[in-house]
Amino acid sequence: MTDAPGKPRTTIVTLSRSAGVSTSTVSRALKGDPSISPAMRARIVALAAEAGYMPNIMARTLSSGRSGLIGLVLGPATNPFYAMLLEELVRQAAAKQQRFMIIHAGAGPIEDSTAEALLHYRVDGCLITSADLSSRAADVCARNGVPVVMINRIPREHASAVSCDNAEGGASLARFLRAGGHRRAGILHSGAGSSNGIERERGFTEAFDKDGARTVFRYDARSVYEGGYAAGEAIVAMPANKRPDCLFAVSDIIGMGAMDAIRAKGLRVPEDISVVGFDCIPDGARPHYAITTFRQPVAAMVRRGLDLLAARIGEPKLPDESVLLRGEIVIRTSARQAAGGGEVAD
Amino acid sequence: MTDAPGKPRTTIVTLSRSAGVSTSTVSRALKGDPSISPAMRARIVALAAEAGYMPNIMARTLSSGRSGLIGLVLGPATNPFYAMLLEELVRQAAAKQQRFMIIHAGAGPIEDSTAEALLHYRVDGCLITSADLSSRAADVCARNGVPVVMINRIPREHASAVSCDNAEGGASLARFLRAGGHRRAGILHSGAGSSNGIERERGFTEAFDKDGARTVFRYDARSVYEGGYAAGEAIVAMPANKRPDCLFAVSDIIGMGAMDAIRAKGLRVPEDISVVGFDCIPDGARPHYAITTFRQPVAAMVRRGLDLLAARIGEPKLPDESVLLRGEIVIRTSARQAAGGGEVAD
DNA sequence: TTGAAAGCGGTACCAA
DNA sequence: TTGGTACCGCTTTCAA
Repeated sequence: MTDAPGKPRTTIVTLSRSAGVSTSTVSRALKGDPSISPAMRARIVALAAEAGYMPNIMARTLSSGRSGLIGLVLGPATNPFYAMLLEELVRQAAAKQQRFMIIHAGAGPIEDSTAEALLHYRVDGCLITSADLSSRAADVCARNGVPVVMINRIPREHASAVSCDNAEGGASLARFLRAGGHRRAGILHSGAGSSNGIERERGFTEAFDKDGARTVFRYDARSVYEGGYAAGEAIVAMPANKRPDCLFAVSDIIGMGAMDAIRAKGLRVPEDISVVGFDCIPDGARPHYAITTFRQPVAAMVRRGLDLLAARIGEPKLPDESVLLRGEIVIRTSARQAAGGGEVAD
Repeated sequence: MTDAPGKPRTTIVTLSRSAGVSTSTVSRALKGDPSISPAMRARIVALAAEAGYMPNIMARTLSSGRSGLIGLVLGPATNPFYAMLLEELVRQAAAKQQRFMIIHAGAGPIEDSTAEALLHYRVDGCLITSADLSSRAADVCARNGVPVVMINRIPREHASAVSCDNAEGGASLARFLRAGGHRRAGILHSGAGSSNGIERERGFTEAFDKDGARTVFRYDARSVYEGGYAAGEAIVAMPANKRPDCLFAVSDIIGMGAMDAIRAKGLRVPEDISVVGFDCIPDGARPHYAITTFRQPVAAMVRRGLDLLAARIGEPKLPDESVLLRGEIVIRTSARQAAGGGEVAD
């Protein structure tokens, strides 16, 4: 209502006075303490609503120790997968009245002073989705007893984690390619620093390399489009009889780069080389790519991650837990499939 | 050092005791108050460092009213432009010891309770980058005297704004197309709700529609790839003699969709139809697209936005200000250019 | 069922 | 130059 510059905010004291009760009573009534009589509660709640009362979280945090703030370390947002994750994270957290303080977004490392902001603001916990295995933020949290949950990462000490079953995803894709008659795989990975990439490749290789089928090429595409593009160029430059007949990109963005390079150099996808990716980012669904991929259950991963974090915040000494969620293969047209296309396992 | 569960955090009281001085002195020393003797300051600073003291922002906020937190409303992160903005924002803010509380990320509207979190957490100010003209967050801020700066948006009442000179960008692109001999423009816009799109189109039209050259087609592509794709299909379906000979997409993402559709239907870009976009997102630089576009000076926009917000926080009654930054045309190969390619104005 | 009062960790004004 | 102290707004015993 009031708009004057010196508008006195409604506080718990204001309320207690206009209700003629103590601040304790107001505090209890507002949080639904059972020891408050229904009549009293109703009266106070009504008053609060009418006055447009909003509790000062800072004050609450100071006395209760709980801020409702969660620190967020986000990987490179320019990879659409992280953008999806971010949107889902913010949406679900808001629904639970939780907010993120964003600590980092991007590929680079985190400044020390940034990681320490986690402590300054007394975040209740921290969510880490960056693929980098090491993390200043994780260290700071560990040293200070701040619960950590990692999404899309294998766990570290002092952290729970939820991710998609990356190895099984890689294996699914491998089985699909083998069923399509492919025998010579190329793997576009993302380096030794990415736990996901490593798992995906492991699962893939275990399922692909048998009965004479094998991996004939590996390339570190650093999880960026340009890396995939360079890999594609390298492959086209190989003698035709040495080239892989299919490519497993550990993330869609890499696979898309490879597809563009292969086509730009005059080879066809999937006729000459099949390409499969991982993540199921929206861009991969475009007709131009239509990349066969493995969908991570992002919404479920976020839900589980938030739950895990909440549990850990409520009961700090719960044992670390790591959960693997099953994803699903998404078949499009970037890879040849067996005639009939029916026998896709999984 | 200590790691025990019951570790007593170092507070200003702890410090004052071990230094044998009052808490006021410690507080002053730590913030560089000139009335503290250098010797005393040095002693206290050393003590603080040794003890690993970190001030509790919540407490500071409670008494000083300043949280160092900035509310952030981000547009759809799945548009790479917003992803770029996010990364730049977080990087620059961290360098100034400012943190973002993320209020929203995505295309949808904001929940009331979410917007009110801004008040609960006593954010010092709010940064809005969503393209939507209306915004619950802006309303809440306006009603409560929270300074607002909009980046990539035209201003509203009670808000400063910084954006790229969208009209001039549109005009640049128009001049470029006209110099390349184009006479019939198609405009892929983003609807009446996007202030940027409107400005870009206005600038474009003013510079393009003269000497018989004119706009022959308009399509609402809603700022998404799919919208651009649909527009492209519609264009290809037109009789050849009615089709535009060039397309101005008010954002790259739209233009990319259009290019894919046009090519998928058998027409060539730029031979049959030229396409230009806006934003200069990384994806547009890929060889497959190589879209001619207009680069927004993102880093400068962010710097200016943060400065503006800081100023407004320090002096709440400063008049609203809106700043326009000049961008630059980025010529690639998605549009035919004049023979020689030299006379590109601007 | 309700109230009084002691913090939570700083800041800043007033004295000394 | 330093200390004393009253808050900031809310939570939470402890009593009544």
